Amino acid sequence: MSLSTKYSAAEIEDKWYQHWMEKGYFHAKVNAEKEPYSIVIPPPNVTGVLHMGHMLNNTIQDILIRKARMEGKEACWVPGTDHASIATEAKVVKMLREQGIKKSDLTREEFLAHAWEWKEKYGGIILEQLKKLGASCDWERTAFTMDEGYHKAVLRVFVDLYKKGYIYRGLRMVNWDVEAQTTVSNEEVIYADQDEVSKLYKFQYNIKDSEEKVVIATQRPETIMGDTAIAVNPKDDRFKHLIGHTALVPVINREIPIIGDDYVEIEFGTGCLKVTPAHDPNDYEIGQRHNLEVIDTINLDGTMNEKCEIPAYVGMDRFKARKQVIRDFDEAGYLVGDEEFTTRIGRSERTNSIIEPKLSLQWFIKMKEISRQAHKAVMDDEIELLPAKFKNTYNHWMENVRDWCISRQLWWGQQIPAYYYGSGEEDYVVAESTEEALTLAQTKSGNANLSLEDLRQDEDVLDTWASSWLFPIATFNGFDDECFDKETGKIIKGKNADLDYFYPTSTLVTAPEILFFWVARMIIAGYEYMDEKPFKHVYLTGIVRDKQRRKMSKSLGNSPDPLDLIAEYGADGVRTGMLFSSPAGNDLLFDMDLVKQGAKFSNKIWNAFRLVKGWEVDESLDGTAEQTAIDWFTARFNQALVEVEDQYSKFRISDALMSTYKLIWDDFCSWYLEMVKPAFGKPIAPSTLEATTQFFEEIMKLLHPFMPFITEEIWSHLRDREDGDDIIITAYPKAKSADEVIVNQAALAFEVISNIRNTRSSNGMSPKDALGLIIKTKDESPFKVFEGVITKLGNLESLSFTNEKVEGATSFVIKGDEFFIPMERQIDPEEEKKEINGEIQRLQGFLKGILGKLNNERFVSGAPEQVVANEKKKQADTEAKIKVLKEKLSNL
RNA sequence: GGGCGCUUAGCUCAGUUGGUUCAGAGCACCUCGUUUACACCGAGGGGGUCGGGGGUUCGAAUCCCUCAGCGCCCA
Repeated sequence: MSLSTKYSAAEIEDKWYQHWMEKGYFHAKVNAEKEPYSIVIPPPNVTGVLHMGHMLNNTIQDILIRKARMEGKEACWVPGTDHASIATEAKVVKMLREQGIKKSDLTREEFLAHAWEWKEKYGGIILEQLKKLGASCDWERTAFTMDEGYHKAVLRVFVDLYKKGYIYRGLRMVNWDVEAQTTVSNEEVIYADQDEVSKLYKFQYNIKDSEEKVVIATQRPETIMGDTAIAVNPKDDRFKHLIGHTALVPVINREIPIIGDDYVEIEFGTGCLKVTPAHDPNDYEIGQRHNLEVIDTINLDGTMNEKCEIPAYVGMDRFKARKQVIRDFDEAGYLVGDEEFTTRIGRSERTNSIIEPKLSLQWFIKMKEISRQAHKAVMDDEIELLPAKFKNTYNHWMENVRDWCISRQLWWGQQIPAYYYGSGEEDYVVAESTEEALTLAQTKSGNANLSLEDLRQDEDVLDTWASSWLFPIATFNGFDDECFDKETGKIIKGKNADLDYFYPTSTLVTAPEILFFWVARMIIAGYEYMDEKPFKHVYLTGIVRDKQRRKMSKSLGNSPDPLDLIAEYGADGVRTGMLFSSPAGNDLLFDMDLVKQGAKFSNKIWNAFRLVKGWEVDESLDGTAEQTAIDWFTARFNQALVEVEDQYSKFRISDALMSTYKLIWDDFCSWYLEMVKPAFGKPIAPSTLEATTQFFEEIMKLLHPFMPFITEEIWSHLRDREDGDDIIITAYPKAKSADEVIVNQAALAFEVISNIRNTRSSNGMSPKDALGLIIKTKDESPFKVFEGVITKLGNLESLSFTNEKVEGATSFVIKGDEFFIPMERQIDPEEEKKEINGEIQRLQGFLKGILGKLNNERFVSGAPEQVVANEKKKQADTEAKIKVLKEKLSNL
């Protein structure tokens, strides 16, 4: 077999993914013999494409799943996509517009047909991309939040919560996008980076039965006709006497009360606030407190309506009306001035039109009671957030939880299963099907003649999160008829084997920005329907940013295409590159150099493999010389395994990778392979080759979760394998206790070797120049054990021991031992003296610090024994070394 | 405005309850090297007093106060 010196990922990765799929390794099913380990994917938007955030997220999930699988657990990773109503609808609208079709020209059915067509065409691309990354999802379980079963689950939950009294309709100030004719969530309202300059206009209002006037400041004069009060701060001496009086709205002369409210800032504007509950969230709050009337003067399309009482404005756009009001009211003598001020203006992310705050009737879920258990579970660490700092954030949010507005004025999504049969506000029923709705409506209305034609389903769809919050349950079909008890509104145990086995899932890996939108709500749903948490650990990843700390985004164009990266550096390279720098909860500053480092690592491993593969065996060799190396690496491997295991247990995935990386690169390649490597053209002992092959297998297992492809490739070449002997399903190594003695001896030997190399390098000698080493020590044993290793890696021609100082040699000191290297070339004694003196000085300073502690009575009596003992040990070591150095000095 | 968090080598970050030579890692950097596994490499090396100030303590990167700067979430 001829092997290239360069590892080529591209050829290998597709082959293995294909193989794993054919073997069905990713599929998980109920298996009483095995412990379940399950993860549900944070479902990406169905129309999305893979971005760097997904790469990080899914790499981590894949690592956890692959490790669990190797540990003999039944590892189930459920993939899926989210219908993402807002984002998807926006995309479809845009696509249609490009084809010259306006959404407003389509019926709901026509629009949805287009949307589904789009979904069929582009949906799921992202899942195909995940395969390139190596994601070992159970594709047979792929879910979509608008699958038939899932859809039914969402409606069922809506109906159930309604029956339980958690769902109600209420007025709410929403962000209204007049162009798209829809409410938009707060997240979709964007503000310019810098405050914008706007104008504050001052108008005077007459006061009934008084000569006094009150001057207010507003940036929205067009809403004046919707005023229902004037508010002043009760502490404001200038105006508090006005409280209780009646003011007159300019021009239309409607009477409104003057009220006192703490909300009013004395310093801002004129200190008097016009209150327009229909058009400002804060005013709405004030209105609630004072039972004010709500007069809505603006239509859904942003034009003025007849409630403004001035016919000339009706039908006029709100911004045109603003100018007109300013002009007209000025002429009428009400405008008394204006001033500039800076403000933040919210615009719709989708249409860029200025958001209109608007009161509207929406569907809500009452959160206080239903979230109680979910709150407690995290506070009690029944569910652990990682990193733990998010526990505080979670607590704060849950303590102040607000009702959840779940209706959205969109078409793409789960249409709300509420059916209206009359014009009264209460003339509706909630049901899973139209048939049921009809029966209910007939009963509620007392009209047995109602027919399906009389029912009108609510136009709105549900917030996307009102689907995805069921993900850990619904993907296992938990809301199916067989297991959902409509009477109690609970899922019955023992009716759904998958659910019973895989729920609760093990770990959730997601981004902190959806901690509340998604994670908290899944926990709520979990306790509400399963009486059980949905997952044990929540691993919150950071945001992927570029080197300038900017969030990677399409619009900035600063995100590399993940598929290009994979094509160039291999999925293994990209996976490790991302992970080299991503502690949980911290943002990841993506750096191409790290991906290159990952690809280099692949190459390093590949070449180590080439080396081992190239060795010729000589059956007559017994391999005694390599036994020390084998013993040492065995110990070192077990040590590293314990370390990695500990890191996994703390979800310190980056650290686990780094430990593995160093074990392979430094310990295995740089030390172990160099120790056992036969001289060029020489054969190796069969036992040594076998040990080395086993080590190679073990480190490949350790690495497999991180770099699945190259490890599988090398695994397949290390030995002749039976069909099905694949690393992906091989048992993960179990840590055994490590021989610490040999590890410490090795550390000492390595230090000696480093010093020998250093001596050579600082004397301008070539590594090829063989040297002699004479050791003056009280304890020869470690050097005896590692004699062969030191000789080989230090390139020594001789190694011996002495009790005397050696003349005509350069030397170095480790602990209390001195090492002599006879040198023919003359050493400059002055230079040497200077160096030794410097070293002695440094050590004496160090010693002084130690003695300072030890001579301090309060330290000796106050500090723990262990600490004092350590200080004493440090003292002894340092004194020994100083002594040796001083002798050395006097011999010069 | 409310809440949470951050500031340790050029960069990205570790540093668990204050005390194992604790000031670390990876990358980057510098010097040397075409030693047949790998130049996507090897050997060696330099670099920070832990944002500033004050305090608690025998002892602080680690606890407290304060100042400065930065970030995130919610309104």
